[in-house]
Amino acid sequence: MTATLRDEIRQRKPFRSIYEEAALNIVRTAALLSADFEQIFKPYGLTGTQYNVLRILRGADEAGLCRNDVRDRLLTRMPDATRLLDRMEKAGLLSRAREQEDRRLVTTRLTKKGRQLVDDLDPIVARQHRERLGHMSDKQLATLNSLLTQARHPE
Amino acid sequence: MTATLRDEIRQRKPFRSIYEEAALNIVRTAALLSADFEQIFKPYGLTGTQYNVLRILRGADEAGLCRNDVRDRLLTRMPDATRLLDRMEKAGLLSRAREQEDRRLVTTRLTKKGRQLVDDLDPIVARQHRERLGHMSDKQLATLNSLLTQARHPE
DNA sequence: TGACAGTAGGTGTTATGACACTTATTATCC
DNA sequence: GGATAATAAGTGTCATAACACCTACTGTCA
Repeated sequence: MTATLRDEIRQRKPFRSIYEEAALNIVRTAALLSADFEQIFKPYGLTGTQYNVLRILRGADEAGLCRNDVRDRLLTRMPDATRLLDRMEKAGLLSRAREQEDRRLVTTRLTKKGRQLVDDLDPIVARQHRERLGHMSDKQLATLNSLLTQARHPE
Repeated sequence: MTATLRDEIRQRKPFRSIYEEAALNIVRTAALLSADFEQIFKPYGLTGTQYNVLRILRGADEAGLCRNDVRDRLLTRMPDATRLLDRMEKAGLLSRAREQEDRRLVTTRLTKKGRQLVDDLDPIVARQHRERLGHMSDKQLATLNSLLTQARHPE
């Protein structure tokens, strides 16, 4: 057995390219952050996606949003937005109403309970963000944000 | 209605802090990268997680790994590693064997077919990484990697 | 004005993930 | 050396996600 092969077995070569290293780094970091937030939301019976829906609908306020608008604003692809909203409606967090002008549309709005919940979560979420990333300087975070934005927009 | 409130409704304030901006940026970028790879793996009947298992087991080579070791090396938390491996075993990608010395352990190894598949995917995966992040310089990617690593390790 | 495409929403079914619990085997400690 | 804890794996069950398909409504244009 050659030394090279032995090394290959003992410690698997972690990255093949700096691109791959970056991609894995991004995904791993996101997984860590997401897992933290899932834990935070669990006591409130929310998943991370559901919390995002609350945030999105709060942003739309009284005007509300139709299903596809909610879906398209989510961070992750969500092909089954209907039943996601079904569950949240059942939990009393949002209401849905068929539009009269265009009867294809169903507008979704936060209920008072939903609004209250997302408001209540604000300080908890903010604290978690600070705890997770507060050890980094503003300059570092700005650089990180700039690089990530660039990563998402190849031109 | 005050101007502030109107703005609030029209365009939801995207970030409350630079921490939050960074966190959302990371998660959003990861979602984009992951979705791309899911698409790449789909024609091969693989999910992203399954591909990661293939990579992990290739790294372990003949020695193989027990279930918990595989699980702990995955990028995302995976509480149901047994059935994940079940499916891959059924697909002929890996084999499992109860150890004789410690009969609690079941060692998992790639089959020839599994090894072949992950090897075949190497150039495709590498190309995808280049296409996604090739517009960024080595220096930028190195900075990004450094910042992400730092983000994951608060001290 | 009536066929037809396009759009919004929803449903049925299967696969996967999450969570609590169980079994089998080994290590520990009196 | 035997009770007990610890470790590894697996199972039962329910919730969620993914995918293809269906229905209702609107706009367009011959």
